[in-house]
Amino acid sequence: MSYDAALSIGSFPRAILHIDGDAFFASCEQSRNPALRGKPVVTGKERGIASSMSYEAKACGVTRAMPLHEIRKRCPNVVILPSDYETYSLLSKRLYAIVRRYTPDVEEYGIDECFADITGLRRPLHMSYEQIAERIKRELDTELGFTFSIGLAPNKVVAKVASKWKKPSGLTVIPAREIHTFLENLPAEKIWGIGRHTSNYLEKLGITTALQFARMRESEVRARFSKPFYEIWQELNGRFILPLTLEEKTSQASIQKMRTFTPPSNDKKFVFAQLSKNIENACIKARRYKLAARRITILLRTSTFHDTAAELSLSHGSAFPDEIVTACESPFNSLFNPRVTYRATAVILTKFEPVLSQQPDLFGESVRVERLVKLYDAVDAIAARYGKHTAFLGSSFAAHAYAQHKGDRGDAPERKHMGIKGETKRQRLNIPMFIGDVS
DNA sequence: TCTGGGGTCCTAGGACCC
DNA sequence: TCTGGGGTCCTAGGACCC
Repeated sequence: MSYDAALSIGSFPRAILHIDGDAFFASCEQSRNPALRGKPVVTGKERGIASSMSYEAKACGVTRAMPLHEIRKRCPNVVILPSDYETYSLLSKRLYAIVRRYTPDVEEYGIDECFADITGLRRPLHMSYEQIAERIKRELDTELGFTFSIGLAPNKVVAKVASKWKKPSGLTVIPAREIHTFLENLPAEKIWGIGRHTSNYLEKLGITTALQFARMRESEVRARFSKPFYEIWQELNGRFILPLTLEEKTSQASIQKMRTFTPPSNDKKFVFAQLSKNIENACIKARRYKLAARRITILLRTSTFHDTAAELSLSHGSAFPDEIVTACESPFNSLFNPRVTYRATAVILTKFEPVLSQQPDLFGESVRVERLVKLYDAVDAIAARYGKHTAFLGSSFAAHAYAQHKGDRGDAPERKHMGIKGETKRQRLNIPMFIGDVS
């Protein structure tokens, strides 16, 4: 969209809400298990660091990404739980549904937050925008069993500022005329969309607060910054520029799987096994969405956090780890440097096509692909019954062994719902499946 | 913040064509 | 061999988000 078109959208005032769950994951756990209410609760056990902390835990000084041993030291009565994304997603859906009682114009921005456009609802509801926001908040708080913070403003960027203004359980209204008051002491990097890099650049220009940024001359902003920052600047000055994305996301542009291992390693077989396992995981997800990737990116991260990557294209879309692992062997070999130690590998699948449109060009190809389809239908069925990675590629063996040794429960939530728990059963069921030449 | 994992969007610049 | 101008498509990489 051109700038001019965007400006014309901003010609009438809007009432935009940003609704944000307070300590969402920890709150979900407290809501589900009332015995946890009032207690310090931390999620992220499976990662070894905090991903969400209840306000009671924050009061002990627990911060995001804090290691668990540190947390226990600061907060001896803390309850540490593994993340359960299924439950959080369900509560997330209920959040959206409650907001949709008022307007269909809801953007599901994240698992714990959304935007809503309530413009024009004052008359039909006989309430002010603030009263509507209050009512939504009350319904969320009571029906979900924990609190939300809401911002009401003329656009998304300012609504974000507003919802963060008072937490937890805040309701902050920022009318267009008062925006600058709220920006005065707000560091520029606190603005949604302004990250570390841009705030450093702003600092060089002598700009540290959001208000200083908002007061820059328009011509200077357009000359110095790219489009996203110009849009933010416009919204900080009260215009409505960024539309809500209402469409449900049905497909995705990429699937990425990354895993860190400690200590870093320069064992080529081991590192390749890590990559191979990531490829298996990425393919599982791709098959679940009925997608086949034509482009594969592999990435090695060194112990000094230096990333090297290689890309390859496939002649047809694939979601089969056999094919992809084989195709990745040679790029991996050229990427891998035995004098360097690595701490993580990743694979990124892109250029998706729907599985159905796969049209292998050769007859022999199609027979081979058909076998793979059947094989992975069986693998997915086994996974559905006994748990993910019950069967896996021989090339991934070292990585699976490592994960068991480390007690990596990265996939635990899914397994839990399948009635399989613990390591012993899993070990018993772990049948390495060596798939070499299937044709 | 001594650094986990999964995404999206934007832009510059090269390849290629007329 | 050098000279014009303009368009589209694609990719690499940066920046940011939760």
